[in-house]
Amino acid sequence: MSATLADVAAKAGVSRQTVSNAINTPRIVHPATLQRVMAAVDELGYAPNLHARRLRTSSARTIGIRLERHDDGIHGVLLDRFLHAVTEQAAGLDRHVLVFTADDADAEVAQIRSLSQRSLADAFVLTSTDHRDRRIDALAEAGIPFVAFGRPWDDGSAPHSWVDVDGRAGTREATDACLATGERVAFLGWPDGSGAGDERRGGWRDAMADAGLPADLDRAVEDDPAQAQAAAAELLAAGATSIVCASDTLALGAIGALSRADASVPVVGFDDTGVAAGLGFSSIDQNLGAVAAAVLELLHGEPAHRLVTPRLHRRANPRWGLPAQQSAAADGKDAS
Amino acid sequence: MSATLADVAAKAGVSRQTVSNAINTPRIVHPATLQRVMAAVDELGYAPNLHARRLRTSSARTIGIRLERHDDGIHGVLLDRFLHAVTEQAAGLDRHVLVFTADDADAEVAQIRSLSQRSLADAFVLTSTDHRDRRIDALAEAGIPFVAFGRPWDDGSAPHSWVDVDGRAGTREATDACLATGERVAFLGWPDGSGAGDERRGGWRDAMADAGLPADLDRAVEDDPAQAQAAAAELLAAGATSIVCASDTLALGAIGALSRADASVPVVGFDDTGVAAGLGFSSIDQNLGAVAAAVLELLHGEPAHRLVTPRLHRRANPRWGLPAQQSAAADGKDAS
DNA sequence: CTGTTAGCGCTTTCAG
DNA sequence: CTGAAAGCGCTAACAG
Repeated sequence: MSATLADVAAKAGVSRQTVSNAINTPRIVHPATLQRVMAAVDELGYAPNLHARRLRTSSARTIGIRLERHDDGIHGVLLDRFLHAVTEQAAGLDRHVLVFTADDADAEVAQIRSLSQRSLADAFVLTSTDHRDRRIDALAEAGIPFVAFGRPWDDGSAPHSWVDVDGRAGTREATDACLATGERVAFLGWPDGSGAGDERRGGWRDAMADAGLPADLDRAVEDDPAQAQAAAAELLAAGATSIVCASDTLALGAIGALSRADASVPVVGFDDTGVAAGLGFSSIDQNLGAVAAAVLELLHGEPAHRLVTPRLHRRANPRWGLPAQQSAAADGKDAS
Repeated sequence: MSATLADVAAKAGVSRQTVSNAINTPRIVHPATLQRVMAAVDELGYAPNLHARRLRTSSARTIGIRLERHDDGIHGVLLDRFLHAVTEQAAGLDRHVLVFTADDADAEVAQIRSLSQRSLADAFVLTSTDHRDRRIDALAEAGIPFVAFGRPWDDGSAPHSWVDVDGRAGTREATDACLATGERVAFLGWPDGSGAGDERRGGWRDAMADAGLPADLDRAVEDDPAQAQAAAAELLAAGATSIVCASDTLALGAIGALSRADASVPVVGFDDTGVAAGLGFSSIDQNLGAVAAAVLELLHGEPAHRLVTPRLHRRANPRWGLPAQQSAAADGKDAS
């Protein structure tokens, strides 16, 4: 059906091997021959059969990634963006991405083993790592190349490559930016104990300490807009001049509190999801493109790690939560 | 490195062919032999090299899907869920899913051609189809099997398989449910001209007509919470007893209007995203699992189509947007 | 620089 | 029911 190496060789009047060289190592074939071969390739619309190549070279050049189930929204959006970035950049490195699903960590390891052994994928990316992640030891022991997106939150796991976002740097930058509009920068985060959440709170504390200010306006709730709204209301009542949040979900709640209080102070979210764009508040972009690049870089080679610096995506101000009359003014054709 | 068919054959004291049969056509192998072979397989941890198999059988059993770039959030979440469903169900059919990215429709077609020709994937799923979709004619002409998620919005495109969600049925069900709490069911949707939006509005109109009621509380805005809030405020002022929305984004805006007006009427969104779960309003679930099943079913065979009925996911009431004191009552451990 | 030979691991003939 | 032979399309080695 599709043209093969032999067809091209026949058409160009050379051996199959020369065609192979022309494609894989063009610089070792005579320019004139090369041109003739390439012309034949174009004419026949030839593209190599990758199964044959992979069988021969026993390399899949394919990255396996588990698709997580995410009924929660934001988490899913982030992983989706990350997956997109990995896939896009992998293509530039002549690599493909195969996805799979698994119900739990053990099933994921089983899938990875299977894909690896059947040589469908030869490198893997682990997402949503947690304390004492079983997957890490299992894969390290099996000698399967992988990179974790997420730092090892405990020291017990086997040495491995990982990439993570420097949440501390993110909230620090956001806090510094907020200090321009007032000293009473509040933090709205999650209860202690979640690694990422603690990091984010730490960045706010650091920035306040560096500015010689007390880090006293601090509230912790679950990642839920209703709880966040209540907590934010208290922070406003306590005189907050801005609110740095550990997630866009919390920021959404804070915006709600602003709305009810007819207040207007800057709110900064985390993750820069569609909610932040839609409501127009600033948010910290995890910089998943950079994460993806780092992951691909570490996929082959000795265990190493990278901490990616997120970026504050500044937006003017909440457009929502303002009195309806003002909002109505935006009812025109200015939606972008 | 990994065990091969020959290893298993040697271990079991049979020919390679018998091992192949034991794996692919177990019923034609003598039970005793089969058991011996399987024991060897287990012992060696053998799994067939799929490149060799695919090379030999020239079938990839792999579905290609483009990952779209989605800065908008909701759209991304939906496609992500869909991708998850397809991947999960494909695994049950012994098929894999390969993802790729493309900047536009032409690039996508080029990618598909390439993947198909290099035999990395042999069937494709098209998402986000639109009027006069170039991809459809191109793939149909190239004879590459595919199914579109999204109905052909114009009659000009080549005959092909597609699956879509019956948005009309969704809003109709939602409207019927809302009629239980009051006759003045309003609709908050998008401007005319978007196929899906028109369908959703149509379902509301149908339900109102069937109930012998006027479909007069109807507003159209862009998919933006701020605009939605303003429009919803007007609908409330006009006496709406509930608001059916064309998206969760619009519903989010409506909840904001409720909050400002201290009103409490049912709001129904569309897509059942995390926002609906988080804020606790009802929403129409597109039923992407059923869509995925239909897509896989149509992937091979004559052109055909399926219309999947969405389901109303009922939730008690907006938990957010209520006065802060009430919200604060939910500040306990009841987050799920 | 080009051609020949060999074989990656599997499955499809076709004999036994 | 089992075994032997052939070849899917490609590239690593070597010989010319």
